[in-house]
This record gives sequence, C-alpha cells and structure tokens, in this order.
Amino acid sequence: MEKVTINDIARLTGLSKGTVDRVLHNRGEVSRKSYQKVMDIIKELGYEPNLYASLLARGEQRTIAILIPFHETGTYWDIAAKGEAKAQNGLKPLSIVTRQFCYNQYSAESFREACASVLENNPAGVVIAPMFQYETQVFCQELQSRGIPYSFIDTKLEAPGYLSFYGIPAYKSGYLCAAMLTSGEPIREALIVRIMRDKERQSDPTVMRRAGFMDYMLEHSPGCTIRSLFIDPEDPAATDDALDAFFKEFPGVNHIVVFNSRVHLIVPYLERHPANRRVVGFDNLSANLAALKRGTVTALIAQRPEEQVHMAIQSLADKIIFQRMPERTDNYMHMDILIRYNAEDY
Amino acid sequence: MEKVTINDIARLTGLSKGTVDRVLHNRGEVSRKSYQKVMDIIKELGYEPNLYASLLARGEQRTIAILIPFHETGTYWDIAAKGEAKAQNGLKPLSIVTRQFCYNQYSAESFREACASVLENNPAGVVIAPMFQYETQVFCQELQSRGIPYSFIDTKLEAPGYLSFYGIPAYKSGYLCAAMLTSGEPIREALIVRIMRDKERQSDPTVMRRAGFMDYMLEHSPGCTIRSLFIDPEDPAATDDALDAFFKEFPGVNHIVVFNSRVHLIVPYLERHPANRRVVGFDNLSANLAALKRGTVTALIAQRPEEQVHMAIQSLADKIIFQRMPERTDNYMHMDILIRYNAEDY
DNA sequence: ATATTTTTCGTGTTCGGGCACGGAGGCTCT
DNA sequence: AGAGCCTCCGTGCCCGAACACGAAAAATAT
Repeated sequence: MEKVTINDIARLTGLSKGTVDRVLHNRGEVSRKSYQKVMDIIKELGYEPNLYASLLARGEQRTIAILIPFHETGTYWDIAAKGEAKAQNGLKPLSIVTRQFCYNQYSAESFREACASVLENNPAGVVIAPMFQYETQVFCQELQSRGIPYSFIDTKLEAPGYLSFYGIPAYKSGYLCAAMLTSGEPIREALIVRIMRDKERQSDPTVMRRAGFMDYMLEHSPGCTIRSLFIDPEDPAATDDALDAFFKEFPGVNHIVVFNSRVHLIVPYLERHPANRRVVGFDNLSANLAALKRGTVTALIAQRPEEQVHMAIQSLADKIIFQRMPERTDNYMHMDILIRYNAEDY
Repeated sequence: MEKVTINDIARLTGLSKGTVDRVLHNRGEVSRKSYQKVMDIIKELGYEPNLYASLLARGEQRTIAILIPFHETGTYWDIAAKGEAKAQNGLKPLSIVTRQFCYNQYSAESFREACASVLENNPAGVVIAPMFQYETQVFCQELQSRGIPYSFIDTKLEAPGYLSFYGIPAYKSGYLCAAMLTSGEPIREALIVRIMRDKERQSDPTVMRRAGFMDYMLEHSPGCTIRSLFIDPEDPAATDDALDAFFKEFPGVNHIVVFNSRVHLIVPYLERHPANRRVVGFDNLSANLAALKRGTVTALIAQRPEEQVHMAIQSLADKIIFQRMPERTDNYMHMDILIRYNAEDY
C-alpha cells in the first residue's frame, strides 16, 4: 500500500533518480541496459508518478481554447459560453485556464483568423464548435500534427483523431420535434419556418433535423402537407410581412416548427395574431423560455450547451493532466423536452 | 500576472513564511498586528495558495461519505450511485476519495448503524439521502458539532447548516406529471397506483407530488374522478389481483399515474391487458425506459440522480479544498420529460 | 533585577519530481 | 599519448506549502 516514488526506483535499480527521470520521460541519454532495468522495476512495483509533485515542479499553466461563434447575451452561444465558467471552477486549482476565441459564424475568413489566433497561443487543448467543414479540417490537421488534443461540440465532423464529441443527435431531435408537434395524432398541414441568413449554407444540424422531422411525418402523419417559409433574422419588418402573406394564403395552418434556436423571432407576430396553434422550436434561450411560459410556444427541444462545453473541456483537461491514451468518444447527450410546466427550474 | 506565493507575502510583510502560514491556517500564535498585516497584503495581492504544493506537502487523502439506501442494479439508487463514479474522476487528482455507506430504507435502525459507521471513518464531508426525519436530524447535529460539512440529495430536511441540497421540486413534479397525463385536455377518470410497502410511512416527495398532481387536476380538469390503489411491491401475484379487481370495477379508467419509480411493476399486467391508455410514472430506471420504448408507458418524469450525487459531492469537495465560507444553496434541478422518442440517449 | 513563563516568530526540513550542470568513462583522431 | 568528443549518469537545487523545533521577545513572577 505504500506509495512508490522515483527515489525507491532509483534505489532498487542502483541508479540515480536523474536517470530514472530520463527513462520516465524518454529523454534519452540512457543505456539500453539501464533503461530495461528501470522499466522492469517500474512495472513490477506499479509505479505511478505523483501528480502534485510533477505539476508543482513543472509549474506553468496550460490553457484550453474554446472556439465558438461570437455571441450576444441571450443567444445560443452565449448560453454555451456559460459552460466555460462552470468548467473554470474545477480547473483553476489544476492550473488549467480556458479562453474563448470567437469567430463570425457567417465568415470562413473570420474562422480562419480565429484558428490562427488559437495556434499563436499554443493551447494545451481546443474545443471546437465547427461551422465550416473544410476550414475546420485544415485546422484539425494542424492541431493533430502539433499533438494538441481537440474536441467537438454541437456538430461532429470527420476529422483525424478528435478526442471527443458532445452534442445531441440531430436527426433524432427532428424526429422528436415532430412527435411533440403532432402530440401523436396525425395532422393535415404544417409549416416549417426557416430563420436563417443564408439559404445556401444551412448548418448541418438544421438539415438533419429536418430530415428526422420529415421521416416522422411520413411514418405517423403521411397525408400532411408541409410548407416552408424563409425569413431573414436581420429584418424584423420583413418577418411580419412574410408571415402575413403566408397566413393569408394558408389560414388553416396551425402547426409550426422552427429547427434552430430562433423561434422567438416569430413570437411577436404570433402573439399579435392569436390562434390555437402548436409551435415547437429548439433551445432554451431566455426569449424562447418566456414565450413558452406565456403559452405561445408549445414545446422546446433543448440541448444543454453549457454541459456540452463543460464536458468537452473536462475531457480535454483529463487528457492533459493524466496524459491518458487518446480514446475517442462520441457522447450524444439527452434531448430535453421543455413545456411550460417544467421550464421554470431550467 | 505573476503568481504570488507565500514567500512573497513573507517578504512584503517583513515576516517569515512560518508566520504567514500560521495566519493562513488560523493556527494562532500570531500577534494581532502581524495577523492584520498579513491579511492586508493577502487581500491586496489576491494571494491564492498553490494547491499542488499544498497537497503534496500534506499528503493524506480525504474521504467523502455517501449515505444512501441499499440498491440492486437497475433501481433508482443504483443510478444515483453512478454519480459517485463520475465525481471520483475529477476528485482523484485532488486526493479526495468517496465511499458509499448504505442502509435499509425501511429500517431506522439500519440507518443509525450506517451513520455510526460513517462517523467512525471520520469523513471530510457527507452526502445524505435522508429517509428518516428524526434520525437524520440527530446525525446532522453530530456532524455539525464535529465541523463536518454535509449535503442533502433527493429530499430536503430541516437541519442546521447543511451545505447544499440537490433535487427536483416535488410539488411541481406532481403538477407536471398531471399535465403530461392529460396532455392538456380535461379527463374524466384517473387512477393513482401507490406501490409502496408501508402506507403509513410514505416518503415526503411522494406526498408532495400527489399534492401537485391534485392541484393541477383541480385547476385544469375539475370534474375528474381520481381513484387510488395500493400495491405491495414485494408481492407480484397480489399486484395482478388488485389490478384485475380494480379494472373489473372501473373499466373506463385509462389514465394511470405512479408517483415513485416503480411504474414498471404494473407494466406486465398492462401489457397482458392491452388498451389505449396514458400511463405516467417517475424516474429513468431501465425497466421504466424499456416500457416507455414499447409504448406501455406514455411518459416518465425523470430527475437525474447521478447528477444530484455528482453535484453534491462536488459542492463538498469545493468546501473541503478551498475552505470557502459555508454558503447554503438549494439547487432545484430540472425535471426531464421522457417519451419514447427522446429516451434512447438517456 | 533576575528568573520563569508565555507569546510570538524564524529556520530548516520534507513532500516527489523536473531539470540544469557537470563529471566520469570510453571512443576516435591526430 | 594527448586532445577532443560522445555517451551515460549522478548531484543538487528548485517548485510552494506544511509543520516541527527551538529561539527571541514580551509578559509575568520572585
């Protein structure tokens, strides 16, 4: 039960702790014979270095970079950023620090700059919320070659050797969304409102959600006519016009779904034109929660972005501290269903 | 940006690090004047002790005791116990160890023994899932007087100076449960199945849930007749008989609710007598989840017992490491709604 | 004023490992 | 053989805090 130290090993091998240390860190300058002797004893005694002593002696603090889109308060990525604070707490005593690097989610150029900035800071690990497939892969190559571990949140990308992924399964979330919208009964018409700036570059999760949604409807509500409407999030006036035009043409539609976090943008219109609707959206932005509590929004499918960030950071920290072997894990997280009666303590 | 160490403080105060150390640990033998001088400088420089150095020098490991009911695999407390493992991970590098002490949830005597056993081990903190009001209070008195911090999970008790509480709001969970059972529409009849060994000693959360349930029904479904049925969890044969008798007498009842985690015990009967029912229960036991996926159970209200344990442990660990001032917090956690489409990744 | 106690403080060692430095021994080359 | 060079290894200090021990300073007693 006694802890075995580097000195014990030195004594037992008849070498000095300097030599043992060189062996432990593969720092060379050790004869084949001594190397073997040390390795044997280490294995025999099951030596494990004392983390505290090691970190104390080393002394520097490592930083984990968080690469996410710019975010104003109350938006999705703002919530995600709160996970950083949570993680900070537990990490500070381990001299691990986190730092955000934000990019414009509509500009690949800005993403590239953020990546460069991350590299300059020589981080010990990186958490990435990827929006640009190609650029992200290039970046990951670089991280890989520098031996910097990294994890994805939100969206998973094919990249060589990421450490972990935390997010919800996009396809299934669309499926679930449909189940909540219809509450099990077949419906006749539904409207998908797509609130996004760039029709061409829809985010991966949004597309997958729609696919899941469609499949549920095909299976459980086959006769349903599904329409869709594009809305520019930057232009509130146009929003009203678009909705107005739509409901003039199709007054019978009272099932509405939005596949990203921006359902709150159509809430003012809906409240100005009350009706008995079912409205389902995503994510627990405070604006969405408020609409949920007022009853304008029927249900929200929420992920826990703070948790995702927190866990991703944690997994990197583990890797950094313990230098455990890389062990890729995909952690699909739970999809929360929020209705007005369980939204309060969220 | 430089790290300030105990030596810096010693130098700046003109005292020695020994004295500074005495101040830091309130170990006395320091003159009023020196004490002040040190405290001032500490505040001014924002000194934070180096955890590594501290732990290295100290060397021993502290243990946090977890006091929960005995649990077979797949039961509620078994899930809770998994939170311990999660917490362990982050705590190991801090030389904090956790250890379970289990008691028979139907025997106050067994609880008392478990408490004694906890005390013998002289823990640095205790997480308590309280089932016996009086005995728990006695125990907490003792912990208090020994200066051992403790936290509650699941059920909150009035006790002097607990550090934190993690659980879901029981009343609201009953309210939510009713909303899920009725899916918003008024209903005519409902059945509460009470699966418990001892009618006299119903657990606090169960009673509160029923109250919340009743209030929802009064408000949203006032004409509803609510019946109830007692079932002994230890006697499967009697379960069938009881349900048989009930449905013979009241064949029209197709809304069923169970306020504890044991809805799975009536699932076999329900599946042998299929009907178009809505069934709502609590907690994500694997048996419950399976019934949910098969469609026998409509919805589950789940808490996250692992998280509760995890967080409670974490809060104690923070207290132990940083010796922060006691700061009581009640953390009501989110109530998860599970239906068949979001149960998979749970 | 001297002796004795108490209060207050400084010194020095320890924890386990990282790492710089330099020394001993063997090798090759003139 | 002496100079110059690797290869391999040991010594010793450092990281920042905990704590034992004993000494100086202050307070009290004789």
